[in-house]
Amino acid sequence: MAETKDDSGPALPPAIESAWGLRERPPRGPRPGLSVSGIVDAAVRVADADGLTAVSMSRVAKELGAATMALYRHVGSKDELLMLMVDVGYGPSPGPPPPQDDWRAGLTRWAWAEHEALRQRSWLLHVPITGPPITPQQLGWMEDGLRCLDDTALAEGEKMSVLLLITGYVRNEATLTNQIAEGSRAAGVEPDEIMPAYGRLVARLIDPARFPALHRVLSAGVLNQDDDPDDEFTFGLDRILDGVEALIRRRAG
Amino acid sequence: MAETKDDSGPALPPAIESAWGLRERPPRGPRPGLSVSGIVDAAVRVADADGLTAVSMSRVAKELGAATMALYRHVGSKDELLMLMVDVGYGPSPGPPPPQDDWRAGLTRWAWAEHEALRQRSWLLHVPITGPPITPQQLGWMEDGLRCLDDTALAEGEKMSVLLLITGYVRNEATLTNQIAEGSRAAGVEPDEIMPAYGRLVARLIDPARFPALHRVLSAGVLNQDDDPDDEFTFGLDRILDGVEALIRRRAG
DNA sequence: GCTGTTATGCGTAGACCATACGCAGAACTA
DNA sequence: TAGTTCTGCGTATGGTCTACGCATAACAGC
Repeated sequence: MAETKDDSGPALPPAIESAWGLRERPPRGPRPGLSVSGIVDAAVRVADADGLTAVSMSRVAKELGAATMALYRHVGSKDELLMLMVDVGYGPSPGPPPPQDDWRAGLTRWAWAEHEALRQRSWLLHVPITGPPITPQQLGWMEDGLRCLDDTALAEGEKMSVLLLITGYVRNEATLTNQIAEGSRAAGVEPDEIMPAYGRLVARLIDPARFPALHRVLSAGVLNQDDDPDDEFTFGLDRILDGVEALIRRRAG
Repeated sequence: MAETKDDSGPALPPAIESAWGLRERPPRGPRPGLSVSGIVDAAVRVADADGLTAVSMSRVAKELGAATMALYRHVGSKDELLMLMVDVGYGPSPGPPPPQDDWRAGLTRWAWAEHEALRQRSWLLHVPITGPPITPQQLGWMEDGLRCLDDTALAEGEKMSVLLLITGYVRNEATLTNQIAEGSRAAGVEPDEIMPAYGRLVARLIDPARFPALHRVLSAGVLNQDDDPDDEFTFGLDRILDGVEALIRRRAG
């Protein structure tokens, strides 16, 4: 039963508990100069400035004017710090859907909100995900997404599956877009030149007889035209929502 | 134009060229005791046995009875080795669709083939992707996927978008499934107990007044029933294909 | 005010990691 | 046989995370 709140659940790391506001400072001992949220904010500042690879324990400590090992009093491991970074990195959830929105408008808004969060903080895409979300804001996002489906006839499990489908799509699309941006920066090429260059490379490598369909795509100049990345995002999202719509219609009828 | 094969394209790393069979051994110098494919195979053996984190240059060298730095004569960097590992890790593409299959049956088969490859080699999910595919077998997978859409009225660019949509979905779904498996192994819990445990944890954390929709999902016991992961995979795939079908119908009509 | 308890900050050190650089020797060409 | 070129690898550098233990600061009870 979900109602029974027993204290003896799976162990939650202390740093995560403090993110939920469940931890009060013990009366004994020196006043902490560092705090979990201060450490996480510093780590986010480093990631914003120099990317996720720059986030090392020593670098974060330097940002705070503290010693490397001081951080380990507050976070159990680097992975724990990363999990908390993701929580504040996504920022607050977009809020429940406006009452006049139907499920489709609501989920579209929700997907675009995540899209925007990932665009602003592309390092979020590089954090290896180790498990289902357990931090406050992450669950807030999930809540807001579920609410969009409140008025549909989907089963609860189906609502969750639909959300996973969409959030997975948003994440994947953002990853691909980001790879192009990072690739062009690494190669020192203009961003709108990298896909054409990729197309030329593949055209040079493949034998048209063995790769006819791929050759046809390249010949059509698919990779040459630099269309708006937002159009690509909208395309996939609409396909998925079309599929969801078919299901909702079936369940309603 | 995709037809023009000019030699002066973007620089391809030597190890990738040898994967395409474009490199012959220079006549001078001692006979190489190591080869690119031998190194990649050894790295794949290590990853199969002990996971991707165990793949270090020294570990791979030990596997071959060679010195660490010997590898760098054949691969330019660890990232390059990883890219080649992915190429052989996926294995050969599933082949063109049987003639009697329509596009939907073909893409379903294609998606399941990738699903199966990722299930057998879950370390593939942990390799950070740095760019679009340029290795032989990767492009073979793309070719086979494109062929499934040969008989549809989709534009070439739309075919590619559909493929990216599906492969992204397969990857995402495999990642989630794999997280459960790895999480349960790390926590020493039975795999079918980890989602219920997660459900109890979230139920303990959230306030039903602030998270009503999420609370409803938990109360419905969505996380308690351990349904077949394949059903979850089929659910999302069918939603996406339903959406693609709607588009194909529109283009055909 | 004094003492004991407890939590904090942090210094040291260990075990890894990728990889830049340069040298010894092998195998070919002329 | 001399010269060239490529392979293998030893050394060394600078980075990573983090286990462990010590000094110190702040409170609780007397």
